[in-house]
Amino acid sequence: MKPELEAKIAAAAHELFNVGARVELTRPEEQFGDYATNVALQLAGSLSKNPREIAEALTVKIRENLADQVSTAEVAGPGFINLRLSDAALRDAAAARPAQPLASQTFVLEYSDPNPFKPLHAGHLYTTLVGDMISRLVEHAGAKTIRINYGGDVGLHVGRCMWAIVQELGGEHPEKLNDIPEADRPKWMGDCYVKGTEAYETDEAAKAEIIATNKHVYELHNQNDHESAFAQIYWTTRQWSYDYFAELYNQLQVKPFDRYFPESEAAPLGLKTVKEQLAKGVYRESDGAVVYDGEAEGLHVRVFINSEGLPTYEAKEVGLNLTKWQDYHFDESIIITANEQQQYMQVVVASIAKFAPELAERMRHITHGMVKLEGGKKMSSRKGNVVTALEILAAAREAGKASATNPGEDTILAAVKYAFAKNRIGGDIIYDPQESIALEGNSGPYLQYAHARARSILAKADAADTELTDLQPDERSLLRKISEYAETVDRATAELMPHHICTYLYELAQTFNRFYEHNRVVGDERQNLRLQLVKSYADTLKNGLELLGITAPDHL
RNA sequence: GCGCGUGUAGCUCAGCUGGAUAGAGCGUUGGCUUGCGGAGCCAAAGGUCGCAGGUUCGAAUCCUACCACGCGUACCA
Repeated sequence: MKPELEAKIAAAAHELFNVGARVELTRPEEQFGDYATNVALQLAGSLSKNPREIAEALTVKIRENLADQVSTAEVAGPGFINLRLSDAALRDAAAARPAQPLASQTFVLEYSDPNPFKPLHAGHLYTTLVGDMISRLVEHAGAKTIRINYGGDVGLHVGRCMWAIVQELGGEHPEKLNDIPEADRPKWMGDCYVKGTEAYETDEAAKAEIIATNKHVYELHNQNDHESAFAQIYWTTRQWSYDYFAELYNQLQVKPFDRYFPESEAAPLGLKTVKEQLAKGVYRESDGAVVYDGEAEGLHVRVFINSEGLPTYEAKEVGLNLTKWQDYHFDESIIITANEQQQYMQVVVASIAKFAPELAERMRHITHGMVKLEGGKKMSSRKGNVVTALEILAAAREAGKASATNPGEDTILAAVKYAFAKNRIGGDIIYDPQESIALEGNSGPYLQYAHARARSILAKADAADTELTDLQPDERSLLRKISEYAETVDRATAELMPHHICTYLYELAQTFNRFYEHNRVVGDERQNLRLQLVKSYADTLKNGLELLGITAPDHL
């Protein structure tokens, strides 16, 4: 509907002034109309004419050419043209589905990326939910999606944790792992990670041992060792980490990952590639390490292979992305991480661009901020006071119990997901459990309630098929808001910004409540028409929430 | 120091590809109320859009400088 109108208005402008105009319809305040365009203001400069004169002429033309869709077209202010749709056109707009601009494309999306041997903190929860929402948007827009979860099962953090695990076990005694109850394992491993990290920073002897342990883990992978005592400890506790992740994803009801990609698998190809490209001059040696010098491009120097000969995250990232490219030949590869990783990713991409430009240009890095608790308290994974992902969920449940209603798990999840989703991706977000679970205000539970209430109206009467014509003002306002759905989703998809959907759904619910306050549905002489509006509203809410991975039950 | 990001109402945030009177929620104040799920609706108070310039018919939005905070700045990820 919108693109069609834009094209017709551009054609009208061309007819009148013989210029190519880029017409973009916006949604003005309702008092002004359904759509507005500032094309006359845009053209005023190049045509050397008064914008209002242009607008007047264009308005006459629009009334002629678009008579079947536009009921009124008026000039306002300095030269805006405000359009009001006919009831039929508004009905069509409300029925329009979001576009499928990514049809037949393949998107690889990498997100969540928890590291085995490290606790899942609140940031992982955020990145997991954001990734789930973005991948849903992309999928909804027609793309084939491949969800990838990449995690560091090798590297210094593993050395830290493994060192402490061996200490805790009093030596390489894998059998002693059986003594640790299943429920205590995540906490136990988290404690080991903290212990190893502290030792690394404060104890020189321990630091040397940890570096050796790290190397030992790489060797274990190279030799495919599953037998030695050290290897048994490693594989067992790595699995504990994966079990712990699976438990979280299960609780969150996010879409399953298509592939779990451990760093150990990316390392060999990364190492090999960096060495090959070292010979071709893409990388260079420096102090015994292999680096990419991004300074000429305004970036940093980053180490890809350290002086121990081990690949750093950068080299593994090279291996990972080459593998993605070889396996999927995607149209776009989206990587979602916290924004602290932005600059080193730029270096990685800059280096890849030197030997695989077709891959580099398809990579897109989306970064988000940190999760903080109310009061702006920061959380650090290096210290003991980590707020974990599961603790965030527990905080939401706790806030729910304290409230008058006793929300179910669906509502708890809606609360957390919506609280994260409604912020624009990029900046830090502050999570407030009470606010997220509240049934009033801009919250997930509020929208679930709004949906359930609409369904309960629909359950009271059957709606016969009626044309939505001769709409009364409140009815029309609701239909107008519903008609914004497809455009909103299109925008959220184009920008990969799910929060637009949140903003819209909340406005939609408010519009409905205003309608509902003053208009009887069941039992009214306009019952059929209004039931259809209510159904359309409820369906729109449900569709929008689903795009965010939030359920919309008929009853709460 | 350099790079990236953020700065909008008491709090939490939208708005940022330039447009009409800068919008929501929470909180505060006042009103509606035996309701088709009132978990709502109506209204009020609350803003130098970090500061200063610039571009433009028009700037929260673009540009420059500055201030504050965050992240990054070679062998962590």
